[in-house]
Amino acid sequence: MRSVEALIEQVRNQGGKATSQRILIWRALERDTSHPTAEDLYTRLKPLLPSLSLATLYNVLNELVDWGDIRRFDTGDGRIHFDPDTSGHSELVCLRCHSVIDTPGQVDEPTSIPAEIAGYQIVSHSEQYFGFCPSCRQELESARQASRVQGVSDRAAN
Amino acid sequence: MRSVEALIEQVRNQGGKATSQRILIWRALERDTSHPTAEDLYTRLKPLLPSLSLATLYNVLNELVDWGDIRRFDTGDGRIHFDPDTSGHSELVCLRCHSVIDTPGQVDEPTSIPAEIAGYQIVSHSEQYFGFCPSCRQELESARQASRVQGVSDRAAN
DNA sequence: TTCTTTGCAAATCGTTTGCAGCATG
DNA sequence: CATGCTGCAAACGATTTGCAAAGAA
Repeated sequence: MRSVEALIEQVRNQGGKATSQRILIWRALERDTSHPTAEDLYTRLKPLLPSLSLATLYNVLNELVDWGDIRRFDTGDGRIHFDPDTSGHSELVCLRCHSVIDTPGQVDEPTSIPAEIAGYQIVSHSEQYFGFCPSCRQELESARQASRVQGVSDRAAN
Repeated sequence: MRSVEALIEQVRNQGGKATSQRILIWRALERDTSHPTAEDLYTRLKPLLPSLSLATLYNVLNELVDWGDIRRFDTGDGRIHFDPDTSGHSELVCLRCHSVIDTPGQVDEPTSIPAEIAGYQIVSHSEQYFGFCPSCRQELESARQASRVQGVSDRAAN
């Protein structure tokens, strides 16, 4: 995830507003390695900003996902988990209790699955790259040009 | 995913039954690289077995996930996608249209994220290992021993 | 026959949405 | 002050569940 400062710039460049809710949520995500769900964050932040609503939290989280600043993933427990660490690490997910932890140390054998990591009995492996497919890239580019014609500021858009 | 034959053995060893529904679903998943949702499979299989219900499909899919034979993951579209290929490959997921494809060719740089793969503009990366955490392993082992005392067959219980 | 699994339909619950009021730029 | 964002509550929809009937072993 980018810094809070960079996110403020992002949102302003898009004609958006750096509200207290957004900033609170962004700060909460910085250095968060607990892979929280929306509920988890809500429970944690509600006392700090009692007027905060779950819907706003979802809005802000989804926005960060769209920007590629956080990543959503499924542990099998039926809720979406979020992770602000978007590069260079892997997770260990339990198929039974659905807990997640970051893989301690390094796992650098991309071609074979280790039978065990950090006491976990490993049964399957997954790797994903998130981004924009060729046709979406094209559509995003068209939209960007269209708004430029209208005179809307789009410097450093994404 | 293991072969249909191995799955039949698995289910029988657990005192379960190799029903036509299970076998149909297992066959459908063999060599499926389309990352289908439950609905996708339902649409595909309903004509082949008109009595099939979505609930049964979910039951069978969840069972395969618990066994580690298929993997569930989230593309951001709000449904769960399933993949019977549980090792040695990665996926490209579009943050905008939520499409998924298997990464063509090889991506063998685990420490840096490429800016582009197969025309996709990459913004984040994720890697997961699924299995059983130390405490769940222990509980599973206890359960296994308990059923052994009761005389229930548990040969080769995974 | 016995016991697991199925199919149906209803229930669940995480997430999204519509809209009036509020706060940011 | 213009507009984007929030908070509320209602809507949504994918997945799960309860139970009687069906069909493997």
